[in-house]
Amino acid sequence: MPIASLDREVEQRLRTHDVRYTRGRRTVVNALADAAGPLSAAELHDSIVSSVPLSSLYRTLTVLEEAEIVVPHFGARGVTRYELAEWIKGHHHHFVCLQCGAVEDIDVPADLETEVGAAVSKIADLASFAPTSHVLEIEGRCRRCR
Amino acid sequence: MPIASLDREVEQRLRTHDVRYTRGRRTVVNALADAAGPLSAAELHDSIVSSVPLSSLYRTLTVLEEAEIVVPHFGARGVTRYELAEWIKGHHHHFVCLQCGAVEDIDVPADLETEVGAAVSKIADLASFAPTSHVLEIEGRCRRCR
DNA sequence: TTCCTTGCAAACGATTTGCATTGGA
DNA sequence: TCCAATGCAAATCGTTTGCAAGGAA
Repeated sequence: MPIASLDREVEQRLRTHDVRYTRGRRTVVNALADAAGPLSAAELHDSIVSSVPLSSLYRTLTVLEEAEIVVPHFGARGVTRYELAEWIKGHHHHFVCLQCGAVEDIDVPADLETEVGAAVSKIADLASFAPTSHVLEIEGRCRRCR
Repeated sequence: MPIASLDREVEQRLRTHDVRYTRGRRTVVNALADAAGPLSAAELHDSIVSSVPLSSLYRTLTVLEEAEIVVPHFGARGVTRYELAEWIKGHHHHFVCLQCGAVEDIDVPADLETEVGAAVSKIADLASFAPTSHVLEIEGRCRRCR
């Protein structure tokens, strides 16, 4: 999604939550739109939006999560990372580096995703769960750690 | 795996790491063997091995992880849970309650697991990763939260 | 003006660590 | 005996919150 229309959609969605789409929030949303994978507050702070103090970053991420603009990711020890919600960036999966903990997005072609989805529903049926979503993480070593 | 042979295997494995299989460590391993899903240090402390102080529990879990007897699970906000490694309890997946964060094991029949594995390899190929494993989490509401 | 938002510092919860003591081979 | 293991308290790390100041409608 181009930044312009992303910003428009996000602003609209935030308005229904009675929150403003301020400069700091824009910066975070745009940083996440550019990212190759979920980012933690510290990662956002260190490399991207260091002008915004950590505490504000956390508050921003909380607001964005409540408005369902971002979703949290807990796949690595001790840190919560955030990425844009699926309605913005589409359904995808993650590659997690077992060595350094980095997380990278993987876009899965529709036919493969159908396979995954079919397996998930069958599994959920067997366990009598009503699944609302699924998370598939592929673990290994990232390029840098190899 | 029956507790007796589990204990024997764990003891043996710990010996190769030059660590003892003490009472406290036995208690944790047996608690995890009985659990319906991964448990955090706090959960172990509160409901199962409250005689063991938290700091020792953390140390025990670290030792067991280094010996690859337990593996960590990061699927819920802010807590690390542990479960017995796959060579002990077999490959399985998790159901994660989006409401309360509880995590429950799901055993997947071999044919379904084959489907999942096949999809994972295809996805990893496309992204040119060498996967060492995969994690599939099915999200929804648990029985208690429904 | 009226709230929402921000920055800073203090508070918090999960986890780790230093140090003296205990315990097992 | 000797070194690993434990318990307690203090320290650390990621995250949250109180409060006063700043900013947009």
